[in-house]
Amino acid sequence: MTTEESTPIGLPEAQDRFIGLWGEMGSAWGIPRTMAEVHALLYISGEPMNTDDVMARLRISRGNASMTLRTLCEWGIVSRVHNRGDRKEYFRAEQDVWKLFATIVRERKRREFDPLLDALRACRTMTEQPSAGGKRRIDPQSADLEAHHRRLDEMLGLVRTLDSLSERVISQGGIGFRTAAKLLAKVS
Amino acid sequence: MTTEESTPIGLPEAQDRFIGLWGEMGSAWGIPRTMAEVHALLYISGEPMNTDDVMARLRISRGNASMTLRTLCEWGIVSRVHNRGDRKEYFRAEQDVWKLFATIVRERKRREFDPLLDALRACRTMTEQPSAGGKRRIDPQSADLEAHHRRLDEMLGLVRTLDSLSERVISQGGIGFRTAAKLLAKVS
DNA sequence: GTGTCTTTTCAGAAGATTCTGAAAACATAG
DNA sequence: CTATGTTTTCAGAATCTTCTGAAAAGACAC
Repeated sequence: MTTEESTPIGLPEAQDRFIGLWGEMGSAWGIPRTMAEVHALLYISGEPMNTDDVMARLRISRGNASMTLRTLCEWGIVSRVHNRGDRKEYFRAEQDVWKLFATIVRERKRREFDPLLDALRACRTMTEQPSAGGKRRIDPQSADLEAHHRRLDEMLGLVRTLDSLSERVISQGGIGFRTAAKLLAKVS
Repeated sequence: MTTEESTPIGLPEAQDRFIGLWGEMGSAWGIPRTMAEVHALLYISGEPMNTDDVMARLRISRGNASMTLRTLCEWGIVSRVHNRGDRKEYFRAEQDVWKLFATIVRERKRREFDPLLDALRACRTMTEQPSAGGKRRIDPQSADLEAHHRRLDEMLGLVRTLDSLSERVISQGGIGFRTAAKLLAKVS
């Protein structure tokens, strides 16, 4: 064992490890593993990479790399970079983790919470009695229906809370979240 | 159109709608659709059901129902109920949505955040120089390594915050969350 | 013990998701 | 315009996840 070996484990290996972890994490949360891995690679390497770099490093196909990078750009956590005198397109990951988190929350709120909220409200409306005139009818099944409505309302309350909570998180580009986290830490 | 049709859309249809929404939601968040659906059924119907009830209502196999119900019990959001004089086992979903949420957060923290945190720390350690004696060596690659460490540390900070945040959410069986949500709402 | 009812298990089937690769489209230079 | 380099697309392949169903195990009564 020579003393010349300065680093027992190299940087690329450590990067790979991180990429693997991030990929695992992603797939547990409903994000395609490769997409999380591409993001992790761009984040941990710090500098912009082009499609071929990504393909080579992660051993994925051109099509996959292209689609995945495009999706990451659409999410807003990766941006396209152009270099003068180079026709290739480069991609850089957002380096501020708080902004990253805020962006992810924003997207998931938009894609999942908001539609769910609408759908739940519609679901609630489905079974509401059309209150005909001033006549309040006593429905024999009203006990079940009432209980059903109560359950739906409780769930709506939870989802609404989460939705408005995420609103806070994403405001001011994530700065709000740092503050909120600190604030929460004080509540014992 | 007769006025005798008191409910334009019946309760079972509304339940199905809710079950569908919940299943959709689940699969977007990395939870098997059927598992979310079984939970939704138990929640929205309110009363305990046995395996055959669930199988019939959701048109799933016995094996699937058995495994799914077991997993839901392991998660702690469904509990087993026994009725005197009936050998069948019944299952009831937690009816307090805040407790439900707290339980889900607890499980995901335990299964995903905590291990991720450990792994990230290990990843950070991988590339740390074994500070040999008092001799501080100037590594030519130290700039890259430092940047790498900085990025890992930032990510660790984010994950650590989320982890301790979830700690707050799950404390006191979810009561902490209601309070926290209210508190957050005040921060504009 | 045997008989009956219920639950669990898991190998293979079915289904859903993700990935590849080659062709088409696009872009720029000359 | 053609030639060259780059990106996108998408049908089919590969892979991964989830589900089924039948057999085994378990539980209780008698």
